[in-house]
Amino acid sequence: MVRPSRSQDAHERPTARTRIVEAAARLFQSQGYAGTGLTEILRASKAPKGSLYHYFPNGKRDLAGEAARVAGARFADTMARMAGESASSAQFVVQFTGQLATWLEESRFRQGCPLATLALELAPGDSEASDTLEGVFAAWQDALKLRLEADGIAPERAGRLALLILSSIEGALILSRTARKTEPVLSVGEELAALIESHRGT
Amino acid sequence: MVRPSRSQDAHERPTARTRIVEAAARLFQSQGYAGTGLTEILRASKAPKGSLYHYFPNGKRDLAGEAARVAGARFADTMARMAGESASSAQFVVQFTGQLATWLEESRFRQGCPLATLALELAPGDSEASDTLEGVFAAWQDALKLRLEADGIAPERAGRLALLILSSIEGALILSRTARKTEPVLSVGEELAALIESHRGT
DNA sequence: GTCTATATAGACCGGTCGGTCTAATCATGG
DNA sequence: CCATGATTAGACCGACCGGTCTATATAGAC
Repeated sequence: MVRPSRSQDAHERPTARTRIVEAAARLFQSQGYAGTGLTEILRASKAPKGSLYHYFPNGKRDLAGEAARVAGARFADTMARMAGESASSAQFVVQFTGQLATWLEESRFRQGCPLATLALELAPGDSEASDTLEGVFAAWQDALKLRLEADGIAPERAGRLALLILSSIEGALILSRTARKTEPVLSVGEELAALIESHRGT
Repeated sequence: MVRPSRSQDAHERPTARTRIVEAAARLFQSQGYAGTGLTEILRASKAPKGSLYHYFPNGKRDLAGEAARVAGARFADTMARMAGESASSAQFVVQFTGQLATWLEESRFRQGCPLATLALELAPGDSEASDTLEGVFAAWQDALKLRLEADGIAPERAGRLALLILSSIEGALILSRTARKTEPVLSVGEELAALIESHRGT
């Protein structure tokens, strides 16, 4: 049936499925859904077209959903790790936006939010994809909310604050990419930190 | 030479150029750049392909630039009008996000920010388009900054606040579109208003 | 009128799109 | 060692892509 769990062995090459999903996530992130052809994904992942339709019988749409889930989970892991290591919510936001700025520069401003392009192109026309993306965004917001609550901020307030933080970071990533400068995302990070500080224990 | 200025006569049908740009702006906004074909734009604008390449010899890219300029200017006009009519920056932000929520619902969440999709798909690969988009974003931010300064907020602070407001509204539009709910953009509007109030006269 | 530049009209092009299909190969359990 | 299903491999398909080109209509200048 399914390939046994050897797929994670250290010395083994990732399976074709993994390579396809990784390449798709990266390419969708930088070029968008419609702007990325299956041929390009296959070339980047060194996989044949047969494998793609073996693992994703419904083709490009299913692949986009899986890519969004994987990339979203990885993003969430990074957030959770940094949230755990930081001394306060405010410090966390500054560190996180700093990390985003680094990633922007490393990719020469080609890679922003891993989900934003997919969200704009697929929602709300593709309701299944929208549900997936909505779930990932909600998970991110929840991670932020938990971190704020750990600083003593009341749940209701933390939820609204988390939404503001997530929204402003998403928007700042767009502005930074467009301007090819890290300043927007860094400035927003600092402003958010100041805002959080003013909410300590409320 | 150029068609005389009859093009604005009230009883006259808009020129093919205008129709093409309007249709392109609308379609790019909802489906993205790569996801919108020239044939679709031509069908929507009832214009022949010859006209498109007559007005935009460099084709789709030039058309996207012009569509972004036109849509961006219209957005800026709306902001300026609402800013002038509002009693305070905070009230303005609430009214503006309310208007955005209405537009989202009217389009059944298909039309968010007129520039976001173009920005994510074209920047930073197309530096000319990036420059255009960056200019429009900067104009929006400046309109916000001016409104904040009119409330007595210091220029440096107003600039950073304007960036935060613009970013968070951009991000909230993505989240609202994905979730097919107006709640994110409305909630962000209220949070921003509260934030602005806390800055009165600083 | 005639001349000239603008604008309309759409057939046509090579290339790429997402998707289908058949055949070969591989790995594993009996 | 064979049987079986998972996987790889890529030729192939019709549709559509952005872009080019030639021919025609239209309108203002003189």
